[in-house]
Amino acid sequence: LKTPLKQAATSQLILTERQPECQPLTTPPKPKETPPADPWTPTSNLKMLISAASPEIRSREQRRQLSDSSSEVLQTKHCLQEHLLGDEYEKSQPSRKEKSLGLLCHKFLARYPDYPSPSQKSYICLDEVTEELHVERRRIYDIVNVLESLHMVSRLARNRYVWHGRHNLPQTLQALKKVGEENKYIQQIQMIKKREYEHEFDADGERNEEMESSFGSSEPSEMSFVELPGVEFRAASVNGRKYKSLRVMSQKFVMLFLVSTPQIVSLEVAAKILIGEDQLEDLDKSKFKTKIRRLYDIANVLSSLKLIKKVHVTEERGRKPAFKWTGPEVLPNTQDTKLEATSTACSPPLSEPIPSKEQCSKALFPSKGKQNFTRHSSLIKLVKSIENDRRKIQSAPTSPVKISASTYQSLPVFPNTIAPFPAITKHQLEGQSKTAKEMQMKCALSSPEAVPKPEPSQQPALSQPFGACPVSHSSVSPVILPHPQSGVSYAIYLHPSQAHTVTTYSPGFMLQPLPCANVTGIKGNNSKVLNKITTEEGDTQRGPDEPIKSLAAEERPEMKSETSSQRCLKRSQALPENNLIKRRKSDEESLDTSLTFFPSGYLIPLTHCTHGNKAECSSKEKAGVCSLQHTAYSSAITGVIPMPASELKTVNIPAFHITPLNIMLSPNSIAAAPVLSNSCLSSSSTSSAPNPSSSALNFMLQHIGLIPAGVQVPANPVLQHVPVSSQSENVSHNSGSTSVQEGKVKVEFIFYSPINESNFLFSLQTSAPKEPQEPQAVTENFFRTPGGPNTEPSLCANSDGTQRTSQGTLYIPQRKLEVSED
DNA sequence: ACGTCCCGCCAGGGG
DNA sequence: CCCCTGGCGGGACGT
Repeated sequence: LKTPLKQAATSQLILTERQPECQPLTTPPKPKETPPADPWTPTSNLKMLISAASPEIRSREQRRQLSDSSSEVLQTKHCLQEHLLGDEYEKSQPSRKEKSLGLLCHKFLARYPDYPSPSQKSYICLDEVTEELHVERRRIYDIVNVLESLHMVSRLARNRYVWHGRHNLPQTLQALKKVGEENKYIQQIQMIKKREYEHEFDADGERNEEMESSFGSSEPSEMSFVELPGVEFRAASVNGRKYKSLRVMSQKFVMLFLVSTPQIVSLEVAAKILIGEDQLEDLDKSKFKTKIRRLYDIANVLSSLKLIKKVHVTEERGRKPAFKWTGPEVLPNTQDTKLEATSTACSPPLSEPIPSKEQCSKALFPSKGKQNFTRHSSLIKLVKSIENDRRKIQSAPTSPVKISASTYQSLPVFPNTIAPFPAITKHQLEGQSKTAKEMQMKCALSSPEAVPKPEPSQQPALSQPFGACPVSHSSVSPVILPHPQSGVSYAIYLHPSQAHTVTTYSPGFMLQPLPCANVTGIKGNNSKVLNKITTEEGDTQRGPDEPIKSLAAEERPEMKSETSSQRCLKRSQALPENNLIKRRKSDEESLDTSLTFFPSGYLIPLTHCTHGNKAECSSKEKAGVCSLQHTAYSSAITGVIPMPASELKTVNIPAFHITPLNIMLSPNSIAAAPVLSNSCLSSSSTSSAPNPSSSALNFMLQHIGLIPAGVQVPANPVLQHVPVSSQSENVSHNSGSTSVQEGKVKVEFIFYSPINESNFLFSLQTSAPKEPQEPQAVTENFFRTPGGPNTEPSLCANSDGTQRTSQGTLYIPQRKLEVSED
């Protein structure tokens, strides 16, 4: 069947010509009715009315306009009807735009108050609505479904809904944000972007197939509808989570906004993520198209709600449609803690219609059940994602990945389906969460800037185009501002597997998992991309990625039989590439066996506490942050820290404390990175090898790929020159710097990670006794971006408030992202 | 030509 | 069984 045809060709002309003589309003000539169907009824006034409104007017307070101009429009309509004859009639039919879902939605919304008084509930009768708005029922469903996803309405029964207005919006958004974070959407987005690059530079889809297949495996997930306590789906049976696609989709779409920074989401990315989520694999074109279509539907009503607006992001690829969040900022969920045990009591009420009371709803919001559940869910997903990684790495038929259907089965967010969760893991999570929260708060206190601004698009950083070579502009180097009170530098180590880690369980906070910040992991896949990016034209130096691939393939079989110790040994000798793979493998293993919580990155401070009382330092550290230590520690041992056994020994891990540290990044990128800190090296590293710091440093440099595996950076006292390999495969551009002062050595690197399209800075520093003041100066000099647009200083994070930890802001400039309104 | 997205068929399921 | 719901995708419209 075809959409009723319409001779638009001439209508344009006629319209423009006629308009002058028509009423003040640019109403398109009103048709009488040629098409047999859809006769005009008295109730079509509204419709006409809207149609009549000029675009500008429309875009404004429609509601008022509606009532005001209605009579006027009515006249217009009649007038037109009289004057037009069949032919012209037809041509003047309300244009497509005038029938848009967005407009319809406006009309719909105009019928109800944004904030209905709690006392008098307004009900929605679909029949009435359809009649009054004169639209097909079908359309109303589209609107209502989206509204439902925001809990602005909820269904009572057939044909019947309750109107909540925007009362629930804050909670809903908060919830959605949280779930979004737990779904690791940020990573998924990064992943997609990364893949985009790979495609882009993939000469000619030589291996597109391959990539395609590996792509879809992003995140099989269930169709879960995020509910709010008190706003659950009533009408019992309606809960059969079957017809919720649009709702769910809408929610997820919103999540994407809430989770990403800046809050701009392109349709393409959204579609891909949403597809990747349910239907694993099969990234077929039509499905994509359909998804996009739906997304438009949703976007339209979200736009009407003024939650988003359309923009265009311009990448080197071209202009892409996208939407920008214009809704309210979602505040941190300050009461995220009370999600205690009761893993059993996880079947909360979706039963009783909690006596509305908005307050009630609010108070209940951080419901345990849901919390627990989502955590669980996210962990499972974590595992899944790791699985996926493995698949990607071992992308050969030789290693068929067996995915138990049950594992991948739906994990609805409904509280009543929560599965029991291992107590230990849970505790760990609790600790983690709490700690993170604490730090978060301090963070927020000390630097308000850390909080993403409402209008990210206004940021200068955005307007700083990086062109093809993102990092080569010194003016946009990442910035790390040292913590005022401490001069300790930290090295940031990011591990591939950690890219997929969910580090934050208090989504209320701005903390987010470090976005796909795997440094080493990009080696194989992205070198090419990098080259392309930096080279810009011609001269596509072959990336080392073929070799790596084959290597990976060969490696596969043996990995399986290896013991972990063997692996460790090998690791220390193997090439970085090997390490990469094995590391991943071992990481996976550790995950497989236990749902250990993994941090997304590590900061490795290479100096002591700078200022005085170490006692206090360490004690505080223990008291404040150690709730997590065990967790993280074990993680590290089990493989998150890909350190060969030998090195582990050398570095004297036991002397290390692992504490979480939040690094607040600019609004463009926020991360939480636990810290591996040797709290008081001097006192503890008695038995260890010569210089732990140098070991660590070497380890890191190698790992990062800044120096070859074999090479060792000379240890103390003087680190003259670090062999910074500028052709390093995984670093498109980096600047290195070393400084020596009084036995203190500091090495700093800035490199660019194509994965998250951002710069990172590494700062390594060997132990430096009592000399707190100097380092600061150095650090600052190095890091400060001279008047750069995005030098806006801010942030840092210290969990225990001591000065033990240095803090800084990592500015990750957004690359080549231009947003243009419309 | 491509971005938008309206339109309405029709399956599934509730009452 | 009727009718409400809502997935879905053709193809029209807009630029």
